[in-house]
Amino acid sequence: MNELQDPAQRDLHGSGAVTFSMRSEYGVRFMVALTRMDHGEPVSLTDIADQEDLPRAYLEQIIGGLRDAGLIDSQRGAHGGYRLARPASEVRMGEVVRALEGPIVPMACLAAAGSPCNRADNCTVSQLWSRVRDSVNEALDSFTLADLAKPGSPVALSSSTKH
Amino acid sequence: MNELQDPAQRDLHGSGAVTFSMRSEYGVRFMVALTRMDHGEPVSLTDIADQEDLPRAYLEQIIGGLRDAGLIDSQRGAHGGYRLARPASEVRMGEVVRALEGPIVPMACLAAAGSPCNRADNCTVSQLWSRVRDSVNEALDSFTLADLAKPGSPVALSSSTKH
DNA sequence: TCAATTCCGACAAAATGCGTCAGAAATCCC
DNA sequence: GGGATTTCTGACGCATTTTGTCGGAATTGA
Repeated sequence: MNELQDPAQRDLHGSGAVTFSMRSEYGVRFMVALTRMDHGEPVSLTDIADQEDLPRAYLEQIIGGLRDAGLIDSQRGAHGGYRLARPASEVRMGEVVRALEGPIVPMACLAAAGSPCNRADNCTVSQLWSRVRDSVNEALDSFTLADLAKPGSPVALSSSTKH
Repeated sequence: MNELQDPAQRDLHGSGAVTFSMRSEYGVRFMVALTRMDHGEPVSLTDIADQEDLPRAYLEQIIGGLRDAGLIDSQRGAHGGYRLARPASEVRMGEVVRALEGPIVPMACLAAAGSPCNRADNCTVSQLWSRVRDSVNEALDSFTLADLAKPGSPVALSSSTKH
């Protein structure tokens, strides 16, 4: 069922800097699958979990963030399920990932909004992490949900220029 | 000694997506400090740990990666210590961070070099993570060690003058 | 009423991060 | 040679986070 994380990359001390967790992987795949399967009636979680082979109970828990962020609408009860709250072409993937993981903060240094590092004066290092943060957000926002939902065919960027 | 990670950002389920670990924070600060303190003779770990207020024993362990990557030279014994192996202006921060953390892999999906996701056909999602990976590497490589080592003076480059 | 479905909180196992510690090996100075 | 200094290495421990599972409550349609 889960043959991910097979130990095939013992590089240095572990596995390398894995930026995002399974939470994002599952949540993004959920959104893409929902986009593809949404034809008017709500799509049930079980259908999506089966389709994408994701752990249903865990997914249930993950999705809360997407609902709270207003990215999906839910309907309870028989024949209930989920729908996209907005057209897929108007949903940036940055919104999705941030709804799942919280704000992108490459280094704890940047977490406290006001003072970077409490070492403000000579801490030029925070500029490095700031730029990484901005880059990640830009990269994520350069995709829309619609970009990922159309199968095959390398994604033709809808908004971003290139890289 | 450690007043980092004060719980000041209870956004969603935890702390947000913290991309890099203390390992990188400490390692990068070590490199910057070394650059500033390197005046010919090797600089001892204790001097740098004191200067930057880093846990010495942990730093010792972290630095191994930098040495193995050929970024610093070490000399053992009395009056030993570390030196930069190359001029600071020729060291990209991407090299430093990758030496510390291993390869930048935003999602486990991309770890196994050959097949993305073992779901190759309809997995357009991997394109998202690929672009994030490339963006992070580019952002890191856009700084040299020399950029960060010169104090004060915001680094001359584009688009980082917010808030 | 019954079945389907989302919603919610508690729980648990495993992985990871962060750091300490003790000691071995190398090097310099007297 | 001997002692002081310093890097190097592996083992260990603790706390937190991640990755789920489970049971049941609330809601809705038939």
